[in-house]
Amino acid sequence: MDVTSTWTDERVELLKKLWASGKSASQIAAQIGGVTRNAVIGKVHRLGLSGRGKVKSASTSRPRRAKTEAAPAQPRAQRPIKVAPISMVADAEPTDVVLPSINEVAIPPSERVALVDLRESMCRWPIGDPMTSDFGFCGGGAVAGLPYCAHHCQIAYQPVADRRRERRAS
DNA sequence: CCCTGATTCGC
DNA sequence: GCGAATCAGG
Repeated sequence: MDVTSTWTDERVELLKKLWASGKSASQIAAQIGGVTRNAVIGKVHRLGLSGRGKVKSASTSRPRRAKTEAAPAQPRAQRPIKVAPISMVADAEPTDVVLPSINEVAIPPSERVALVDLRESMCRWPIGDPMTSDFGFCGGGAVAGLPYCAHHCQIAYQPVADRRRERRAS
């Protein structure tokens, strides 16, 4: 089950959306989950939408570095963090409760909608495990331009709750 | 010091 | 194709 280890359409969609929204790679990675900012950036490059024309460092010459693999460099740990936000349906995050109305309360099975019954204007918020029979979607009225309903949008597109800090975008 | 994106390279 | 490592700049 590599649902959380592969770039699916939905993930790429979200990636594109967030990237186009001006979000930083780290933030996108943090939201999508399971991927580091490097993965996000790498995917972005592969998709061909690298410099969206918003990055200031455009004239930074990068004369590739000589990858001289010979010396036994000490193993360094940068970001071993890897979390799957898919589980945040039942658990927000170890951060802190900022939104008062996003307290997930487990959508009743009768509310869930099967993939075949999903419409374009319906919330495509996944509930349960994709490989389990109880898997379904929210099915609520999706916000225009977004794949989720207003309720799940708050969860999916979490605000700048604990994100490091408002970085300068100079 | 922190983070940003960009590129290269190994798997 | 994917992601870590690395670089270079702000």
